[in-house]
Amino acid sequence: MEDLNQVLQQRRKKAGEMADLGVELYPNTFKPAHHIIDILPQDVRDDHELPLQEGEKVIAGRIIAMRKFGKAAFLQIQDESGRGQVYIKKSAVGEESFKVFNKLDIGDLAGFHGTLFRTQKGEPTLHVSSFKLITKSLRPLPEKFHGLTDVEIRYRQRYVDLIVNPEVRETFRKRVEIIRLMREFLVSRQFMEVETPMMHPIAGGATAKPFQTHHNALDMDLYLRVAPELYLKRLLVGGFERVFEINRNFRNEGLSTRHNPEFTMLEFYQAYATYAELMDLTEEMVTSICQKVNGTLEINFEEQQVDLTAPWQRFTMDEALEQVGGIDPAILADPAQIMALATEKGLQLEKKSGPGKAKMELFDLLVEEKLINPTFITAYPTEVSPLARRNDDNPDVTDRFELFVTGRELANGFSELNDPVDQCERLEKQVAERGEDEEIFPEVDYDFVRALEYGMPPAAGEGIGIDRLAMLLTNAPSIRDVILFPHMKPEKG
RNA sequence: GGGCCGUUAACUCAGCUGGUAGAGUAUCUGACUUUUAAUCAGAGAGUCGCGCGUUCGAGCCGCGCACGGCCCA
Repeated sequence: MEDLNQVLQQRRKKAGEMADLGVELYPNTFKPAHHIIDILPQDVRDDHELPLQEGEKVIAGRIIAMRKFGKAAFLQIQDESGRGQVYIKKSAVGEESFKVFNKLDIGDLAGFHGTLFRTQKGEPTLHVSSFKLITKSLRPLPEKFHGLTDVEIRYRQRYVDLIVNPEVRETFRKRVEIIRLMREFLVSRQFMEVETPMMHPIAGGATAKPFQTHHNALDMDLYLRVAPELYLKRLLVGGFERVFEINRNFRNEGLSTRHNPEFTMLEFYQAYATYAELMDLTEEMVTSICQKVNGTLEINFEEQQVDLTAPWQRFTMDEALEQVGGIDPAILADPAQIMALATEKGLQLEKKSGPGKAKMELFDLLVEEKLINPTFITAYPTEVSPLARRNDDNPDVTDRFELFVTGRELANGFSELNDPVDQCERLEKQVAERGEDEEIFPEVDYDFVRALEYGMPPAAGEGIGIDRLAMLLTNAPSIRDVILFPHMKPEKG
């Protein structure tokens, strides 16, 4: 505490002086009766003719600016609803009280009683009759004009970011609203929200590096889930026909503007539905959410203009490679030529990879980033879709789609494979072909196979990345802008 | 993991060819009873991310490390 800088020392000194004046620094007795937005709303502020509400008003909030004039002062107060102005003068609150007022700092939480009036410039203002310190702040807020812009501090000390950057609060309100609307949409369609384990004995449901942990009493290793898929499907076996889960997945991989080690996914499964129906559902869900959250389906995402108006473009994988990627259809039809093309493009394919994997790599390279407006890609190679149902007419591809917007994958869905024998073979094949990456722990979930043996109804399921959807709808360039407390390395090494 | 960039007062940023630290805001003191980034006068405030090196001398040059950003894998 000896090395506190000057500003922090001043704050502590003032706090002590207030205590000496008999002021309680952290009381919990003040009850605000109004939100600032309700008594000082924007339309009243804009129209100087509109009448103000009568009677005594009681607000509480953080002091974010002070303009003092000796015997009077204007304060800018911020509560959850917004910002508003209060006016305090010595003659109105009394000498003793004004002494306390002069010890208040920017950043303190305080409560105010008063009545509304308009200043000479027309700004609606609370004329304070009495006030009370609610919480003393011992740290100064960032400078008022530029605010807090250092992204490292913004992420590490999100609380400060939220105090001083209103648009950040707005982004997270939108995120919460997106999730609320998503729930509402699914519940209204008779989906049931469920919770499945976050700790898995087998890291299944997706190919990703898991976080490992250990249960001491049971002396067993566990993995934080990389996907809830295999548990949600068990529920279909159990007889729940429409289930969804909105929760965190964990992947022990690199960080980027699009990846956080823990991220939020919606996964949902609908019995007797096909992937084609889920594409329709996705269109309807995302457009309705966007319309409600943003009031429009036009999005400016970074430099790009995106139009979410349905229907969305649909391509098969081969169509996309041909029409967007510019690959000759004759090459696409010939596995050997596809492999050769991938090599020619400099793609590093593992020995066991086949033409399906090669197509995926070519898609990532040549097509993905060009899909700006929402686009469904269908007919994914069976080779890269271990949990998806084969197409009835062409067993080399699956009844699967992925949704791309602004060059990013937003959703992945498919008609579910419910043939236990086929499923078991594919999982075993997948395990057999892995092994080069020691950070992936390949194991077949035989209990899942057993569940399928009891019979899972035909179904379709889908996952939607909530963080990426929130990025799209709030025009956030980094996933860290839509996660309240993104992962950071420790401050001191 | 690789490349590039950044880290200077609480915040936002300057800092020349290497010569020993600057501004605005915030803070403190004084003036001021309708301000709007209030104004006016004055003052204090720094481990220049950390370490090592080069040099008579390093915020600045070199090497290493930490954290962060962007791009790539």
